[in-house]
Amino acid sequence: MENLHDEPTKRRLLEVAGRVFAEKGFRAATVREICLAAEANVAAVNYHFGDKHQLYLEAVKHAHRQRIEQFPLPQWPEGTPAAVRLRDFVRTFLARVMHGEGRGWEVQLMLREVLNPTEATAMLVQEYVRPHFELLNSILAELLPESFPLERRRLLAFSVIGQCLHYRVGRPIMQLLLSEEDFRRLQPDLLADHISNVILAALGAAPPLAAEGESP
Amino acid sequence: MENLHDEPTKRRLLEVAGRVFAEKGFRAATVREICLAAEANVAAVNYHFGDKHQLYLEAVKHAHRQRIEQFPLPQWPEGTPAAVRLRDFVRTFLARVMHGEGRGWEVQLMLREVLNPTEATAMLVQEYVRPHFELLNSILAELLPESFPLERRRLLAFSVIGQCLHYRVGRPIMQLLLSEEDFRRLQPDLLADHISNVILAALGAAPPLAAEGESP
DNA sequence: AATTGAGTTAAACAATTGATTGATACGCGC
DNA sequence: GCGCGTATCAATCAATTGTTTAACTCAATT
Repeated sequence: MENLHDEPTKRRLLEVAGRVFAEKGFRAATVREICLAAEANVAAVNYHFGDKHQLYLEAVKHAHRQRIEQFPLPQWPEGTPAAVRLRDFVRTFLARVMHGEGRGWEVQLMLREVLNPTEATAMLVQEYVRPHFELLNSILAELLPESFPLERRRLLAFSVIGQCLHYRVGRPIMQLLLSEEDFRRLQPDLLADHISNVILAALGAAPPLAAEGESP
Repeated sequence: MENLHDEPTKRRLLEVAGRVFAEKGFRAATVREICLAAEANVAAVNYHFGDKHQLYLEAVKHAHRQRIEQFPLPQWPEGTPAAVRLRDFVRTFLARVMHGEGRGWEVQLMLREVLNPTEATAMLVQEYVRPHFELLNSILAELLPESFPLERRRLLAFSVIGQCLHYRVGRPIMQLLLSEEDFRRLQPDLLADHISNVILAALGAAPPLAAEGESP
């Protein structure tokens, strides 16, 4: 009969809880609201997850894993230039962060975790952030001389991440700041090119942005 | 309506409310907790501000105004080079955003507003974000050729803001990512120089970062 | 057929919350 | 003193919240 109930209640709760927690935060979200949206009984949360907080942790894990699978990094053939891999990295990261106006709740859930760290934050860093951060650093290392200090290379990595994340964190601000037309133009691919160009130009691996009419 | 002598409690309430709202968010913060910390009666909030939500709006305004006064932009003498003004802008913005581990609650309050826009957000953009965004754009315009498209110039402005904000938004992540020693090294002045250098190098107004032993 | 046990349900619980009330004290001009 | 408005207080209200409980369903197992 009801298609929704073909999926086990526990899974439905996880999905719905992720969305609601992302939208309203842990405290503001009520188990009643979640259970209503998941078409489950109010007691379902406590039965399947113990309590509200445990449901939250599971929802964060669930969302995070789902997002990685959704936008995997490309497999680079041996010898792919570092500049290309940087572009791909930025493109993938931006896609993960920006894709889906309504379906991007996974990212918002993680952003909440960042702004208000809980137990889940450390897991998120260890499992998700650190590997990507080190990959980005290894790419940058190939674009920089051996003598370039590790400390400054890390700052460059932060410059990449910071620019990317800003299009998610600052999105509501941009929407109020720009005309509807200009705001709509901020598409992931365009922004990925821009960010890559800024970094590559800053490194000297591409011509400066200010240079205009120069072509080979 | 309100006498000048009944300021103390109302002012105390504003200060404390800002801190608590920043720390726990609107919903999780309780008027009881705020009043207790402000050494005021539970009814004080409703008496002075009408209700909890109104107190929140006033607290946001208060925090935002206080932060601008605390770190004003320098007065540039006529003819100050655009590169210098860009550096100053980044430095000031970073200081506003990063300064004070425990006293930076004003920024956290605004970040919450960004992640979860309410009525106060539009006011914040109109009164605070837009003027600074246009100032930054005018500085960048001087560093770019006339023909440089406005759209791409705005992206550059976002690159500046994004890098700066990341050291506030991503701070908890960085603390988990870096060693305690490396994390402590992330001081505003150092970061301001880095960000300015990245942007100026990308524009061609400064030598590329990868260039090492080059000096005039 | 009887039993078991996981899953679901409605009802209720205790605690917390924002908001209201009525009383009281204080300061002021008259 | 008297009247009047402001501010604070303890007590309380009505609503919401997370959680618990006990009864019920139903398919698989014995």
